[in-house]
Amino acid sequence: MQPGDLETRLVAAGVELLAEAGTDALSLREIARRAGVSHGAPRRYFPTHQALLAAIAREGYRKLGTVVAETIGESGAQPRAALLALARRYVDFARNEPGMFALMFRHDLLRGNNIGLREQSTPLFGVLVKLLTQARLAQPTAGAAALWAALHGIAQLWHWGTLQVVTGFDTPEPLLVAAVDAHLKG
Amino acid sequence: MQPGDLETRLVAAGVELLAEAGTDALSLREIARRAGVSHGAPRRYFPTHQALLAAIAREGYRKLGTVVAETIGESGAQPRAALLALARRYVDFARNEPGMFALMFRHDLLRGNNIGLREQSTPLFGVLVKLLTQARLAQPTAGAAALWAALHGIAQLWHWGTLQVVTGFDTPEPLLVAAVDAHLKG
DNA sequence: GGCAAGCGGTAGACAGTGTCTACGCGACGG
DNA sequence: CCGTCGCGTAGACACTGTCTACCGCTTGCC
Repeated sequence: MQPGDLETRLVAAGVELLAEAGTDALSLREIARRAGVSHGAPRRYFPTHQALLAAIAREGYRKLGTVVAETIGESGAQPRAALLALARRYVDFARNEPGMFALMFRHDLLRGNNIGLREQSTPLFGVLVKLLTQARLAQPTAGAAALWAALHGIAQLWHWGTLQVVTGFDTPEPLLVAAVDAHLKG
Repeated sequence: MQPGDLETRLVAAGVELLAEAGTDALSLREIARRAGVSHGAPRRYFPTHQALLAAIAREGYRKLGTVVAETIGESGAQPRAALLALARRYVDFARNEPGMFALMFRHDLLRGNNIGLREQSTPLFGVLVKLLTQARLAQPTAGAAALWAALHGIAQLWHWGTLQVVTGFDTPEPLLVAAVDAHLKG
């Protein structure tokens, strides 16, 4: 048996498989095969297939969280520049890890609190609120939520190709600028 | 055999089933059972399960299109009022038909052009562009795309409960106002 | 009128899935 | 030495999507 307990090995195998073959390939049995165990083994650690998927998605939230933290660290205190950098990273994440991005926002995983959604997303949201407060926004909470939703919507619709189709643009940059500037002027 | 050819009956059965039991229940065989035919019958009209799902999703786009058209008809020529009405309808659609909303934006259905995405979404987008042009926006195309993405993001994240968790709000209204006003001032 | 052809649906097979259950092996404590 | 128990195996079950062979019924044609 290889190093590491099976629980973490299963999640790691899932992340690998997700990156290589996409969401559809993430069957319970295939993950188990990747980890070198029988199809019944995951049940010891994850009561259901969805629970395993949720654990894999949680890994994505962790990664996105560190990306955000890095971005905030790199970019200066200028709210606009920081927000734009953040927006680009968000869209890049969706593009570079499409499978993970799709998995992270599957509604059926979010119901119940399979993922510690509150724990995972609150700090990210806090960063936005802080930046908008620095920009002296009247209602930073509503603004931050709206901006987050806007960035998420751009990432998702761009990822699907919808926005390319309707706008004819070949980069999401103008949309990011429009979204950030719009919310900063609110 | 009941009225209507099997193709439309299958789609109708799918829409029903989707509303009653959600996305997961939309198996090929269950839809066929609902329509009163054997599991092999759908194959005559839809080469694959995904094709049938895409046809069902297309029905959702049609419905959303008519809702948008109605909203524009009802509300006056005031861009802000019209946009807010539109935003509320969009979020309401996501809340009232969660299964359909989830199906419509499943990325695996969007790849390839299973759904006539361009045909379905371009008119909706055109409405937004027109309203923003009326509001004398500098770059109506980018603004309309960003606003659409924002509304979609709010509808989706609200639907999942994410925004309730981080903001503590119990209605998406402040977010809609923030999004619309922000993009109007751009 | 008889008959071939083909449309539209049935039925069974096949590999694969998630979940459940019974079993087994190996280490560890008494 | 033996029981216990954690951890993984292996098989069964119902169900899925796809493929293929079949079959009845209508339709067109000579």
